[in-house]
Amino acid sequence: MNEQLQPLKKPTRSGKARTGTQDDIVYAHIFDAILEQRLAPGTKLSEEALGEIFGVSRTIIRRALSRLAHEGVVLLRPNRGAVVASPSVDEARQIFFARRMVERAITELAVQHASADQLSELRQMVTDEQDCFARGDRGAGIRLSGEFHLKLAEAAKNAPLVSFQRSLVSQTSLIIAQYESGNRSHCSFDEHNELIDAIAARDSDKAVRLMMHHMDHIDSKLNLDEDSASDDLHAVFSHLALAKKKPRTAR
Amino acid sequence: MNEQLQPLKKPTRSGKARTGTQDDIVYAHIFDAILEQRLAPGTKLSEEALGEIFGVSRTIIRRALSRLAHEGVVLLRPNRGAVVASPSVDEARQIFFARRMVERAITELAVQHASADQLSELRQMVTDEQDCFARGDRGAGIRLSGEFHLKLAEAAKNAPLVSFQRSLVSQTSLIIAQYESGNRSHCSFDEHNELIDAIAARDSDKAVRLMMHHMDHIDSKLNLDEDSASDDLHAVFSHLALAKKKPRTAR
DNA sequence: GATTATGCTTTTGTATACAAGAAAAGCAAC
DNA sequence: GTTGCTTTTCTTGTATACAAAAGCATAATC
Repeated sequence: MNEQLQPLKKPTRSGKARTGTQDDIVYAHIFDAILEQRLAPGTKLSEEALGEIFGVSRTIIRRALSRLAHEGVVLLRPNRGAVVASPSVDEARQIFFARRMVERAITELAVQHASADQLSELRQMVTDEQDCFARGDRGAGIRLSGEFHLKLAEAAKNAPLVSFQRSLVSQTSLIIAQYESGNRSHCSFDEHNELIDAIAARDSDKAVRLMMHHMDHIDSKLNLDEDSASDDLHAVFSHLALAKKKPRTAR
Repeated sequence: MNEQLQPLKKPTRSGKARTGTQDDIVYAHIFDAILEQRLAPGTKLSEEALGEIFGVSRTIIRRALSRLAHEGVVLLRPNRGAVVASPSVDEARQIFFARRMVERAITELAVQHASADQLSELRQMVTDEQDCFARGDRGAGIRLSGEFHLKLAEAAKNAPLVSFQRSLVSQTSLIIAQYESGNRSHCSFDEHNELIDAIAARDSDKAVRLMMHHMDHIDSKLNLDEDSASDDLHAVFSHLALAKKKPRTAR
């Protein structure tokens, strides 16, 4: 199953190092770059530039962008190219609403279906996540804490939910990256560990309660409500740059 | 905004007649063909053949198939082409579980957010659906009743839910087409009408109750539980037809 | 001096050509 | 007659070339 990767691309770095096809690689790289905030919301993603960077043709880039667009982390504007998505406050609220709903269902299902192997995988992920934050690698930490929730979805053994969760988690990471409230550690790994305990104990009520608290904590760390103005302006400006209104800012 | 369509393609027939780009057209046509059971589950979807049929290049076909695959109505096997998805009984159960969850949320949100315009659009859709079944156009009926649920999702004003619902409804239509229990009318439009009434009256509890009953009725019409064996075999056989190795069980 | 028109450049959309992989058919050996 | 391997053919994966659209700048006119 080992593919030919010698031409010019290494598979991918940390987490999911298993990918065969080229567009998976490109997809994963761009995905991680966005989630780790190395690509800011609103950034233009030129097909040719990306193709040159990754050493592949625009065909591959286009497929990767298409997948990213379907997950909501990239906005694909017809005839105008792709940009890194910059969710508005309202979009963020919609995403969080959907996530609460999905996480509740996933937690209940995981309590029923999670295997011992999956539980230990989850514990390992929390450890990794902890390491990242300890190392100060905030971006990777955000990404890993998202992957934790995705792994949990897999333990729920419901394919459509996994797929939806992937999209929601990606966008959530984008939102966290965008609306960070600064100081606090981001996805408290303690809560993740407690959650695993409750699931391992097959205590559905407790697990769901913990998950809901976890969700509360996540969006309490965002300034969606009070501080929303400033970040909303940021999103607005990224659009104004394209609108080119008055001759004010001539650039 | 009227595009050039004279080459060889008309936009699309009934419902969503508004599409500009070519791959949207191809997408919609294949989508409808699958949902109306003109394409049976397991059917191979050759890129070249489709390209010839629609008079476009494989590039367009590939994009359309990619979208369909992401929605779950088409299965994209690496290096082996695309086939119409044939959900197993277990997959069907997962989809129905997810749908119950989503429909409940959508109903609650629609009670809060549905506008008068949207409600009358919904009523119109029920009428159309009724016409289809009256005409004996079962395929179009299934599709329209799916579109009703999608429209309801739009009234809920939550973009991620709409997207997820689109995927779930598509796959549900596929399941209904595959596991039809024969005689009964398929998505009872009476239930749809009652549901609209409850939403219009902003009676959340009643609307949710009706929706859940509606879901019950839908899957009570399928032989997922008792008769599952036969239909499961059907799914298996459609794979065996392609496998054609030994007379044993190929997979 | 400002505004609009027009061509130029850049970027995306589409088609096609070529390469690689997989299924299928044919051939040989047991 | 069946089984295994080789070759052939067909389909998909990828790159590239061309066409069209959008953005940008300059210039011309009011």
